[in-house]
Amino acid sequence: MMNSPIPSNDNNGSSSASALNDNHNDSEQSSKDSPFDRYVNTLSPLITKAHHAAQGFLGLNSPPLVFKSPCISHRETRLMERTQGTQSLSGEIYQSANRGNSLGKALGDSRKSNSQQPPSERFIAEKDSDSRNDANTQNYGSLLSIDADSEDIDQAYSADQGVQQSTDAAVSSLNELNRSNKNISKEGNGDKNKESLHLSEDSNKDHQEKTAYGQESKKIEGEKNDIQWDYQDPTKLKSNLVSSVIDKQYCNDPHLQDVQGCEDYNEMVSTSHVSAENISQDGLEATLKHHGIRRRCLQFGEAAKPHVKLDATSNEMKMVKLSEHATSLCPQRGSRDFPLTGPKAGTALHLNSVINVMPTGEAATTGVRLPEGLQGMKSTPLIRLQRMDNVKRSILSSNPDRQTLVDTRNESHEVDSSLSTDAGNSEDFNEPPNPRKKKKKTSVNADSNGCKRCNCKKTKCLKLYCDCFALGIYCTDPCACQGCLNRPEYAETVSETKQQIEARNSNAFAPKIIKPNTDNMEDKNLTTPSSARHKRGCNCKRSKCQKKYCECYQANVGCSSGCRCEGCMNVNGKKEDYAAMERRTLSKERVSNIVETGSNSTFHNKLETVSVKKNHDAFSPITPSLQFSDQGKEAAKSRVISGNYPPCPEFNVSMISSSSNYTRSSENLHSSHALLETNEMLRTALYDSQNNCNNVNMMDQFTPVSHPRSLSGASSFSSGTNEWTNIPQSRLSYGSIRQLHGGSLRWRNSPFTPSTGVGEAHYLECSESDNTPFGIQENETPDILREGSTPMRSVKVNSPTQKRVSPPQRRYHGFGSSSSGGLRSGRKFILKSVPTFPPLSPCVDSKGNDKEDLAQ
DNA sequence: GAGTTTGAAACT
DNA sequence: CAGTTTCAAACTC
Repeated sequence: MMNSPIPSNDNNGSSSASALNDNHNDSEQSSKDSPFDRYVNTLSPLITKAHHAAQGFLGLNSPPLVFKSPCISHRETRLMERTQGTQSLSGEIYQSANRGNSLGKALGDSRKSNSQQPPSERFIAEKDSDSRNDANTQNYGSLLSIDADSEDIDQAYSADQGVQQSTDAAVSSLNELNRSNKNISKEGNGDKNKESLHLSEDSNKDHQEKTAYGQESKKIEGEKNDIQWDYQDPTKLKSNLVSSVIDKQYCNDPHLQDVQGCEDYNEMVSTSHVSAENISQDGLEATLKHHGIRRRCLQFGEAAKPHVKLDATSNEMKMVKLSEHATSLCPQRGSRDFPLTGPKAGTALHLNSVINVMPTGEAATTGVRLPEGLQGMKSTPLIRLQRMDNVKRSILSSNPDRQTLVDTRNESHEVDSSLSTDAGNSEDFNEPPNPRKKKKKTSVNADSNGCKRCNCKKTKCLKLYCDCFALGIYCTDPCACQGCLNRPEYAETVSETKQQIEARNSNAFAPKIIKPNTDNMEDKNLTTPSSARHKRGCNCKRSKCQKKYCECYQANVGCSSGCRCEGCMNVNGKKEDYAAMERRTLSKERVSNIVETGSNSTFHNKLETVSVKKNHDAFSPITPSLQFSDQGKEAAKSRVISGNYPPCPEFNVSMISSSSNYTRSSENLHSSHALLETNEMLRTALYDSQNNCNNVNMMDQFTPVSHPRSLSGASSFSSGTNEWTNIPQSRLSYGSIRQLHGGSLRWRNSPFTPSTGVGEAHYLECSESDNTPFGIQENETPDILREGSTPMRSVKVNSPTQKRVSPPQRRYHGFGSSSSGGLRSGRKFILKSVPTFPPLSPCVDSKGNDKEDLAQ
């Protein structure tokens, strides 16, 4: 009987499986036949739980905690699970089962805790798993749906079975699998869906039956549980990458090397992979993300409270959205720095904390990786990071050496940031010991994780000297700062300090790098790839803008007319070149304007806009999207690459990510590079969100649908315009980047893609800006935003509108920079966008404002 | 890892 | 606003 089930795994498995179950479950069978009451009495506690325990995503370290924790999440989980459909779960379950067995075996060998489990059963389970491994993946695929019942999951979560669950789950999973095989074989190779359903129906029964197993094998040590959980999570998350990475990790992990399931696991992973794709395709990725996030939060028992709360509360959505990017990226921090619930919620700090979770570097990583996600699985990247983190953590949890754990984390992140390919990641993940890389990056401002970190000694991280503070994020463990006050504990102080600084310089926390979002849906191809510039420009004297001393260079942007650098040799674009470009742009714009002269119609405006963009395009050669380039060395590469890409600015940003392929192949995209940009992006997004919008809005940026601006009210069009144009630009561009992760495609495709119109407008309008090189009114934007988040007001105050009226050509700032001339082009841009999407978004206001301005 | 260089931020 | 000082990152050895 032990033998039979396994070998026959294919289709014969039915008989064998049934036999197997029968043998062990005679009593169970009877129970099965018996009335439901008896059933419940006997098995109830473990029934569903056991099964789901396997999922255990939460507390990697402390299973019990996990279970106990948030009932809150249960609901979500349920929804999520259901939404996801059976496939995802099935894959997970299956893996868990398999894995659990293997792991259990491995662990069990060294531990007697397993003794409780009847040897025969154990053997069977193991055997089963083995056989399964040999079995066809396809079979697994069919099996994937087996455990999909969300109810069970929920129950499992809610259940307080604790540690035992996981073990039980593993066993039960195996049993279940067997059963499922049986069922499948019975039904034949018919429709998978059908099979799935069938299996699902039986799943409950199976669970109950399994319970017997579970009960018997309840006692397994926490570590085992942890491990199971860990690797289950990734599966559950369904990220292809994750699975692969994890798989490798497991295989490589010393603790797990014994596990026989490595290879098997791979297969399983592949299977799950399929399911995951399906899910994502269904547009459920969001859900998945959410789910993943939630779990992640829960994982950290210590810090779990806030997270849980967030998830559970109405803020959940907000948080989730933010956390999607941030949290996932820097999990370790999340626990501590996720004080979203803090009093300052909605303020910069609040967001900061969020971002803190995702250290800037992370963001960079995200940006880079996201593209991949788009290509394949959107949500994957995020999940991947956190899962990896979790996995490693869990694995190492047993390891007393804390340091190791940290290192591991870093490494995993590092890997991600480096965009190591799935294949290439293996090494990285092996690393438990691989301090070199870390150390290597130690000197860098961003740690291997890509997390921004500082080394402040005298400023207590409360001055802009501190990168963390400047980015609006809290310092975290990776920071080597001394006497740091930029921590959640001192949120008040931080806030006050920030206010002071802002009082001095409204733009202090505004994004330094502005990406002219020339990207227009229609005109994407016409836009310049590397239009991003440093707001204030650099002031390099000796570095020639060829070193990171130069902020422009550091941000991978070219110098602009706003720079006061001497002997600029910025590989991303020399100041001189920029000036030339501007000139050209202006001239072309003039021409176009002349052609249009006299026409106020929107249509004309559109044309003009187009022409302007074309002009931009013309510039592109001059200023290739260097952002993309990692560093000076790679700048050349980047340029070349950039040439292949559409010139739109958004694209530039995304390029990082989109270039992921390139990066991978050529190993380029440096995490550091990405970090920088990401940091900026984060900064922008953060800043915008902080100033303009509530937390939700932040995400909204990425999702054009709901717009914060609408909230602000349409009091004044002009103001709206200004607001929109100024801040949003960066926001948009960055937002777009992010969207790449989450499916920015929508955004671009969206009828009213704010990107172009807004971005352009931004430049043009901003042109008035004082010194701002790009005509981006740094000051304006921040002020406005700062003022109250009601940009309109600020706009009024600044009322750049009139100034804007002047045609951009006059000004030297090519992109809309010219304050004087900006108006014209700016107007046009605005108008252009107006027609497309009036009612949908806040943009409308801005647009409307523009109109008014024009009228005026 | 220590020391130097650099340029932004802060200060006057 | 300009000049100076302070600071921390970037860089070099």
